[in-house]
Amino acid sequence: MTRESNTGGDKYHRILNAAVRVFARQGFFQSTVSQVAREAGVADGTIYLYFKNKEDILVQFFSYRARQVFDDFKIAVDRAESAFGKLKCLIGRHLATFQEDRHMAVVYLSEIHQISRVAEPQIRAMSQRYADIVASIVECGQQEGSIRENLNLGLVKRMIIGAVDEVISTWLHAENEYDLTSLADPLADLLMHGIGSAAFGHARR
Amino acid sequence: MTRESNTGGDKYHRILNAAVRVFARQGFFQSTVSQVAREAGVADGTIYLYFKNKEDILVQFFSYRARQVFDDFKIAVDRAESAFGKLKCLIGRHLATFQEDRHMAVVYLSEIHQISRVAEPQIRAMSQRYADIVASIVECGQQEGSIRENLNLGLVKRMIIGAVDEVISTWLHAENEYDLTSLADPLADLLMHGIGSAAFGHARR
Amino acid sequence: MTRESNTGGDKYHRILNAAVRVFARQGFFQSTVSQVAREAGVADGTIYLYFKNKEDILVQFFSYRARQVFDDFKIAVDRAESAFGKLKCLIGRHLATFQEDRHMAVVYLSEIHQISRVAEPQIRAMSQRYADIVASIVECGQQEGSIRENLNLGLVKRMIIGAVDEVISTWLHAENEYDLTSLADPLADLLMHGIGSAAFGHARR
Amino acid sequence: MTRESNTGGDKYHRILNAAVRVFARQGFFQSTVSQVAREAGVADGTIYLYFKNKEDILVQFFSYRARQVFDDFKIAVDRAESAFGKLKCLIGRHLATFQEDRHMAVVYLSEIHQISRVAEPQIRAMSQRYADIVASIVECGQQEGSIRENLNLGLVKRMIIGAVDEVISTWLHAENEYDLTSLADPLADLLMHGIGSAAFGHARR
DNA sequence: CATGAATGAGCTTTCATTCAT
DNA sequence: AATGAATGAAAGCTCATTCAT
Repeated sequence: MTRESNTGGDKYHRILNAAVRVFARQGFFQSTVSQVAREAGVADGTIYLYFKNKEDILVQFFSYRARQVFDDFKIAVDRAESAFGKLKCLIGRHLATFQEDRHMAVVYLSEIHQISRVAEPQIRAMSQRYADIVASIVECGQQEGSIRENLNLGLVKRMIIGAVDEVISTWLHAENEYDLTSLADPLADLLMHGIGSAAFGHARR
Repeated sequence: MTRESNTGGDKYHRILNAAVRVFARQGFFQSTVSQVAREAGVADGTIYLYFKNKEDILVQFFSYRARQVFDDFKIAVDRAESAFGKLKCLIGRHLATFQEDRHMAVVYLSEIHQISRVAEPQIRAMSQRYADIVASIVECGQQEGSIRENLNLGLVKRMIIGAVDEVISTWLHAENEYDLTSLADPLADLLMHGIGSAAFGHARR
Repeated sequence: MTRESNTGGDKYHRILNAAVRVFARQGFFQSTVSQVAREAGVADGTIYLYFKNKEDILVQFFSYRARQVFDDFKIAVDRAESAFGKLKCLIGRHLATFQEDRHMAVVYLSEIHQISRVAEPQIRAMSQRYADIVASIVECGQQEGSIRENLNLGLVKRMIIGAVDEVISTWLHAENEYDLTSLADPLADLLMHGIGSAAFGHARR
Repeated sequence: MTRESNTGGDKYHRILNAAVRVFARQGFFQSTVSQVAREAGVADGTIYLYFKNKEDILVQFFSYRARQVFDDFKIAVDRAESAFGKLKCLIGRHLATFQEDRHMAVVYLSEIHQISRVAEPQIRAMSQRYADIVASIVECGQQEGSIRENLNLGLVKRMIIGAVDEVISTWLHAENEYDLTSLADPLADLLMHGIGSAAFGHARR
């Protein structure tokens, strides 16, 4: 495919970005292909030169945009030395990216919680990628002694991504605007040390 | 007129339950009123004797079924004495309920993550109710000394519900069946004590 | 039919009057049987004990109410001696009756101008009755010398009823209320003497 | 975009004409959009490329076709010198036009006698235009002395249009075909001189 | 490549009519 | 006689997709 070449690539991205804006505004099913075309400034039929059908726009979005996002997470994590630092970097980057691209955040969050997910394979890949990042942080932490042994890695990953997604989701539905990134460190701290007090922390299995 | 009276109440619930099954199978927007009617064993027009329109079915579901669920959470929490016990009860009840009614779980999770939520008021009410429960647990824990002071309550609530929802979501999308409730205590432990090791737990702000 | 007996007759007329009110408000096709039932204070199914179907309500209306109206016209005409007096009585009674029962006026005017008239036979009968009244007035006038010979009776009848109906129609659609009966004599005068001046009146065939 | 351009304009008029035929045959409310589409030889959805909804077809009909008709009336009136001549021209043109386009006649007559008129503004405009034409004829006649002074202009207009509409209506509902235009001069004569005899014409208020 | 008019299947919703009570 | 819940055919309208230009 020659999507990157000349004007063709231009239009491919114009449509993709327009679609994300429209989907974020109204939801995927309540959006029409015509609306996407109008937002992108192209004819309805043009959409079908770049995408197989309406669903394919979503698939491409997950293959192209969301994938990029998760690549950035990896890079962010590598910037810190300690496990705790890496965790803060991961969450910070996660929140920052979604704050910077609210449209993507909306489309991402609504799609991954559907039961019949159009971009199932892409989502599974992203999920696995996130799990790998978490695993590497945990491993790092265990080596430096900051993270405890015998963790259920899958569960840890679910807790972290669930917490982060919920923080983003609440922010999206909030009536007033506020800064999302400022929640990164407090959240990382909570995930690292839990809500329990240190004095009671002994009773671990 | 009360919907519970005579055979009418019967039909109201038959339709509501049928709708949840259909919506869980295909998603709200991909489901048709005809499918709901067929699943409920009534004529298409009958739906409109009990519900204003298709969206109203979802609203009624959140007003009636989901509300009940959150009431049960409160009861479960009251059964334990300690904060940690309460947290385990909350999460245990949460996971058990959703495991018992998989259809509800699917519809609930997909709806609350939409941007234009049909049952917005009902969802906000439920969210607030959950926040109240978490707040009561935290307060209890702070009095007994098991939960630390100076917590961002809202953030704690988001972490907990986010983690639980993500655990449920993963279970729903899993290829193989497994027991959800067995994750309650491990998850409560993680939320309580974090992933950090006790030795490193001193370095708190 | 025992429509006049006991409560049955009561309900028949209640429904009929309610129907006319509803039809007048929204038009026959935009009205529902349920609305008529509600307006009459009966159950939907009750309508079908007194009327074959929705159309039959209109047919009954023309058989019963409108027929009565045209009987009154005949009586009114008989009260005057001269042809001109009779014409004024006819138009006066016509306008008065329709002003007194605005709902009937609306339903009557809209139905008679439809192409597929539900109450075609009844309307034809009324039309014939009106033609007979006009014919009797003309005959009377010709005997007393006040009305000219060689008139196209059918055309005269159409002119008169057309003019009267249009006056009523304009009144119905007017934004402000005004007295309709006060137009009776001026209109009768116009119909009797035309709009031409007396001086130019010679050139008659 | 102008509707006249290319093939689009063609389709716009094809649909409009088809609609008038269908509406004339069955009435507006008893006609379906599918029937109009079939009559026009287009797909159902195509209707909605040219018309906002079913009602809009009627509105367009009144804006475009009926307006044209009333423009022709004005031209016809200008062809005669005397008031009487103008009146005969007006009525002649009116009857001729409606005889030539029976479908339009049916739709026009039934719509203007509804209580909730879909094309209310258009109808009011046409009515006003007719009133203006009548007023100009009367003024002309008063200047030449052929029409009497002190006329209620509005009433005269209602008498004329009412009489003409009734003549058309009777013709539409007649069982046998006959020539409508031949009634123009007799009707004009009746409107001009009334039904009274010349001898009795003196007794005017 | 790009267009956008045209399609028609399929949706939600209404409502005249029936019938068990 | 009277009810009104239930029916299901049929309506208006939308929109993903195609294809001649």
